[in-house]
Amino acid sequence: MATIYDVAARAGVSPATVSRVLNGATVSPEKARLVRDAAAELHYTPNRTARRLRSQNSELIALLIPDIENPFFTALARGVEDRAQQAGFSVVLCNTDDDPVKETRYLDIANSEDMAGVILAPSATDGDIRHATDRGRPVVAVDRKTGLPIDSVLVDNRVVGAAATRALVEAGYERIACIAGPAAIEGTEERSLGWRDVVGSNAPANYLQHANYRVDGGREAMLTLLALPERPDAVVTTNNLMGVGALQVLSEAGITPPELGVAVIGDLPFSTFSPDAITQVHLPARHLGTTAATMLLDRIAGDRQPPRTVVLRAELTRGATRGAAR
Amino acid sequence: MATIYDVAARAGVSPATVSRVLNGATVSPEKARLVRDAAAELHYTPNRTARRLRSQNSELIALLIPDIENPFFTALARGVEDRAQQAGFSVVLCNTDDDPVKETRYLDIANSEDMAGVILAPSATDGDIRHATDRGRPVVAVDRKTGLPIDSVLVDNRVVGAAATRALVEAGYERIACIAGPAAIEGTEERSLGWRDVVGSNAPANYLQHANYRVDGGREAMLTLLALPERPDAVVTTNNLMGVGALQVLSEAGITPPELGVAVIGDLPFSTFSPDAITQVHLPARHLGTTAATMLLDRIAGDRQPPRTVVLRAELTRGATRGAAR
DNA sequence: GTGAAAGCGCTAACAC
DNA sequence: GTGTTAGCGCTTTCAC
Repeated sequence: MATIYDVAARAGVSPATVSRVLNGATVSPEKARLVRDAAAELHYTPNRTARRLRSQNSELIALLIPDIENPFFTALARGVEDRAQQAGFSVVLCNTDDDPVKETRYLDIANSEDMAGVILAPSATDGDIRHATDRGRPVVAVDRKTGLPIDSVLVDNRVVGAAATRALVEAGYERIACIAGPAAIEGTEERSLGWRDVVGSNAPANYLQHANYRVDGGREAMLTLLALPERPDAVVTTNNLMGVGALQVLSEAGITPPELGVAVIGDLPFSTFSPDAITQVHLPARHLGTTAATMLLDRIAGDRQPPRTVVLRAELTRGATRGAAR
Repeated sequence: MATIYDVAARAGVSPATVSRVLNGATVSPEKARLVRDAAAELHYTPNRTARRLRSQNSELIALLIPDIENPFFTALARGVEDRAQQAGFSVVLCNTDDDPVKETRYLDIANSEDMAGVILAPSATDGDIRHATDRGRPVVAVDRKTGLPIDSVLVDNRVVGAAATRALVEAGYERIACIAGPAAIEGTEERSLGWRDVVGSNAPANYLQHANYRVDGGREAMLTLLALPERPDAVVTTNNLMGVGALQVLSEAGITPPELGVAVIGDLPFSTFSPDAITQVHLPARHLGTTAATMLLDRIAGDRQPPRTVVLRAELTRGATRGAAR
């Protein structure tokens, strides 16, 4: 690998001048050309490691998400990447599995790699995030709240949960259950509170099922609901994958919406049928990503205003009404 | 941030000794303890940038995939990550969009970041891969062939294409079309050759449709096929997302397999119905990832044997036969 | 076994 | 506008 000294020697200038050319400082045109030619001839690529050691920062953004196999998060990642790319930053994707240990590890890595900033969908405790913020590294929370005074970009989960439930009520359903995610995850709690806001406190306790946030969780919960003595006539799932699981179970049981009402918070990924019968709350996944990236880039650029919270709107598409002809 | 000098001072030893303790060289037990205590008290985290600049390598693996929103590639990424994690390596995920320019850029970054190695699903030309291999950086190709003498882990695409097609023949279909990906992408070509092996050369030319590798590509191609004067009675799609698109169009047209036979190469992600009627070739996405990671880690560890090519098996699940009762 | 010192490739003062 | 020089934090000879 050619170094800056090789380029300097070939161009007949000092390494400092080469550095200046590369970083856009003022250099006389002819020397600049000399340097550029030499660099091209030697296929010179600046060593980012050395640059970073010296300048204590890099054009790297860490994005910590709980599940890379969930299309909601990959769409979000896409948003972050698009925005970062425009600004000349690269994105490092890290899978936390909602495991605070992994999350902490990646946060430490972000530090010891001198990354420019971190965007994360926080798993559980806030303590670990301090690993990053305490060292002055910009951190933006996305999709989930934290107790910390940092920038966040969110959806109003309670409103979303209520809207999904209300759509079912308006479609004529009366016994509406809720499949919620793990109680530990912020957001899922909020969404089921929204459901509660609409169904009221007299809904049976077992109409609220907690499950993991994946397809199998949705399956299990739906099976439980179907086995209930007073079976619900509709269900809200608080994320996309649990919605998939619930629909799978219904399909296997020969039940087709709107025979039983289904509202999904999130988009049904890659559905191979037209989900007209199903109410979907389309979460702005990609937009969450671009917004978070924009906020982070602002901070990296030196923005010092107090922490902001941006709440993005979700859009609802209504499913069929109860008992509608199919 | 505490440095190695701070730790050394606190422990009353030289920085060299601290480094030795951290890297497992032989140090007297008492000094080792002193160092460890000091490091803990100072919350010392080694600076990876400095370490890398000095030692010219890192515990970072770059994984270049064409589409982070395709579940096939995220499953593959999962495999890589699991294996890398075990070995103490971190994975940097990069989205190439099948764009050779982006691919080259990331390859350059892998170099200038002194990454330990690269795993990639190559987009188009081989020339760019040289950017990495020429500098002695280990590179493993996954899912797609290259013309270069490097490790690869693949599926036998021609065999897979033929198997999917043969399953449709055996299910009683006679006019089998093929929705193939972009001609430029290796693998897609192979899969359609496998289709050709089975349908023979007298299949109508317009039964082979090229489309982009995404859902909308599958939709377009399926629409074209349905509009054909001699409409096919079955279709093979050469990847998962195009399969989703094709099924969407069929569903909208009121056509349900096995009325028209469908074979998908890849898994139908998150299907909300039981896809019994559909033939699927289950590609070992995750296993491709773990295998590629294992090979790369071997190389990083100094393995110098000639380039290997590993071919993984795919498993086929048969759909319903033509005209089967539903 | 341990310390002193050089140096990885770059940037940023500081002189000129 | 340009060159000289120090130093980012670490690892690794080389002596002892």
